[in-house]
Amino acid sequence: MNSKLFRGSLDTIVLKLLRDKGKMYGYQIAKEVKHISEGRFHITEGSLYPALHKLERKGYLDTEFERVDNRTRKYYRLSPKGKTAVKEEIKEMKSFLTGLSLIVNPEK
Amino acid sequence: MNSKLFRGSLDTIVLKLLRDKGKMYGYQIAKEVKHISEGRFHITEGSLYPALHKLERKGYLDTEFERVDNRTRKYYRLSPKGKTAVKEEIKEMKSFLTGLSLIVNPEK
DNA sequence: ACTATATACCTAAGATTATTATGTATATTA
DNA sequence: TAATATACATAATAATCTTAGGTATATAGT
Repeated sequence: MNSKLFRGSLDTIVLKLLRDKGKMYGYQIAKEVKHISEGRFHITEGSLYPALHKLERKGYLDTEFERVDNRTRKYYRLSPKGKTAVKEEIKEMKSFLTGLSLIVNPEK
Repeated sequence: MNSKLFRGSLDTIVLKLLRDKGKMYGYQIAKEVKHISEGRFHITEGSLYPALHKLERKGYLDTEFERVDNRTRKYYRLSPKGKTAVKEEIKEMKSFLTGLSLIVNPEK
């Protein structure tokens, strides 16, 4: 990623996107994150693919391969375990956002 | 810290607090972060002190020792270099917060 | 007197995770 | 034909946090 601040948020972002979109492949996730964040976040392949593999190993993601235009896509979707986990992760991220806001934008 | 999300934000938080408060010592920083974040963030000593030493080494912080109640406090304050850096870091953090919000709380 | 908690600093081993660079392969556009 | 986009992947390195431990004083409770 572009910013050191990003460290630690990647998993949650991936899980959240997959919850919203149903299924996605890696390359698509990177593009989508850049788009949704309005150009702020640029996920590099070197962080994305290992993160996806880790989430798959942990049993949070199920996968299926699909061939489109002679290129292989590896689609990811949330497993039941991943669906449970994503709820907690999003809750944590919202709390994290609130905490950071309190520090960066202290009221008055 | 309590949450993996915190990874990467510690430096910026420390610099921001020092900009607001003028000078602070380590223990005080940990308490203050917990207080301002309304209990969300618990900085552990094992992450805080190395981070302070790193920022000092980088020339962002100046230090002075003070003895209070027979205990030594090491006070930190922003150096001129640190004052320059903190502006950029806060700008980055606000952009980061905006980006994360767009992902976690997509409009409609 | 003893114990726990709070204050106040510190370091070290290990784990986690991002960065940077590299590799393979196909399709499209200039 | 060369560059860019699509699409996957891994490996060495660096950065940074976690966990655990260490030292020391003051205070409050039993």
